[in-house]
Amino acid sequence: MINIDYRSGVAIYEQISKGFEKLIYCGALLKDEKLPSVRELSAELAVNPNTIQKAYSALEQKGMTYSVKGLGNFVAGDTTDILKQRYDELLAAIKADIDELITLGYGRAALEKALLQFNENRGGI
Amino acid sequence: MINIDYRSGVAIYEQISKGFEKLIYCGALLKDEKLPSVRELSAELAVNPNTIQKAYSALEQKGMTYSVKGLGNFVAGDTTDILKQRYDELLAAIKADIDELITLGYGRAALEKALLQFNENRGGI
Amino acid sequence: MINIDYRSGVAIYEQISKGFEKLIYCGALLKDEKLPSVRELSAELAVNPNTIQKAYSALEQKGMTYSVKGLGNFVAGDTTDILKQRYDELLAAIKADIDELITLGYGRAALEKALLQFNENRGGI
Amino acid sequence: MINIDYRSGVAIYEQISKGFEKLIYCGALLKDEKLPSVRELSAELAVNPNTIQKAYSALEQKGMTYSVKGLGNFVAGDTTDILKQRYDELLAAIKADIDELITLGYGRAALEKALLQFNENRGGI
DNA sequence: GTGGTCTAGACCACA
DNA sequence: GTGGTCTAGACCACA
Repeated sequence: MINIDYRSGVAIYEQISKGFEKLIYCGALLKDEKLPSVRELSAELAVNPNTIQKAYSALEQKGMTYSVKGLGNFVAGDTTDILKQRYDELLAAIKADIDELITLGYGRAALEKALLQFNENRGGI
Repeated sequence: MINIDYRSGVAIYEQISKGFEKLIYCGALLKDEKLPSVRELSAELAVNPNTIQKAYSALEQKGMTYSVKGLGNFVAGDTTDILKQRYDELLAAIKADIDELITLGYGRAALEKALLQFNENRGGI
Repeated sequence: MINIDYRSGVAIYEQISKGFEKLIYCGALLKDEKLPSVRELSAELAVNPNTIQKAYSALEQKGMTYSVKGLGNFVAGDTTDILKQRYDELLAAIKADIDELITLGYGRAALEKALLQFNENRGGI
Repeated sequence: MINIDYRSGVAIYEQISKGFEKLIYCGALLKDEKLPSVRELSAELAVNPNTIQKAYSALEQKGMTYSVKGLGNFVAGDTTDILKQRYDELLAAIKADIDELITLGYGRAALEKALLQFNENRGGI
């Protein structure tokens, strides 16, 4: 479900929380669905329980999950709200990068061409 | 010349090296131009000389500057090469974000409209 | 495990990183094997932790190790790749020396004889 | 006559002394021939006189030149002795590299082939 | 416990 | 003056 790359330099707890974020964004985990328990995931990933706990706290603090004592952690809110929030993040990031490109003298025409190409042909998974 | 935000969570040495990178990208510092000496910048920014040293080492290691003992640190390479490298970084980042947007179901038409708008009206500095 | 010569003029951090490089080259340290912790090695070698840190950073930057916060430093990559790289370095060095010898008028016949002798009878450790 | 590369990381005084060593080795400067005066070379290379002085001191200390107060610096000794010394240095370096290659498991047959090839076809200047 | 960053300050080689 | 290395020791995030 979630892969950890120890060499990436990214903190393990962050790789875990980001991993769940993506699962929620893409609909693999739905509203009120239960996340694996801390112990369970700790065993499965061979990761310190403190680290799992920290990942879950980060998710909760971001409003993507909620926790119920004695029951576990669950996916929060409407997926649509969460999605909208992620859309805004990504668009803002793209805008910032475009601004920098233009500031550095990258041609508008070439940029427009590149952007439309990105939109047409996706190279991703 | 360079502003440090102690609250940002970003390491000081990294803020400094990134700051110089931007000055080089935008042409404010040209090839073979001298950077402030370690002690000079240390005094100006009220930052420990070791931290400046670390920032300069990072720049040198990235190939953006070179150092000559007894003389100082200098901007390396042709600015055009460095710029090209930065263009590629930014375009790759944009592409990755666009890919994720589409994966998350963001409409291609809406995206195209947003992208073109970013390209037309810049909001940045 | 690693010996430091304070009189050699070579920076301590470099002696340490080179020492680990050799241990990795010769297979004494295998892929994903843990290096001693910064504090541990600092105590063992009676060297400041910062200096150990610098040696480890150099190794990581060279791609020979990777670090995980809270866990430690580990040997990276396939040993075979690293070995290949070292072979190339050594062969290039030999080639450069041979070129200089010939430029300086050292006889090809005598050189050939010497080279083959080196290859037959090893004097090293 | 002598080129200085400020980016090489090698100390300037060392580039200068090595430069003269090569000129002496290859016979461009003969026994008792005069080297440029400190001031002269300082002006020509746009290098601090202290640095030239240090380069000349290094040459003298190595026995490759001698200085006469009021007259200047001159090439010392028989070129043959100097050459012989250099031959020995280079051969020792090659031997050390070959030893390491074999220790690291590089095949003797492949090595022999490579060495003979280096001797036959020079790629240098 | 483990790595990463930072300060304060010393000392050295080099120009 | 200029960069490079090192010690001593503190503090933080992470596991």
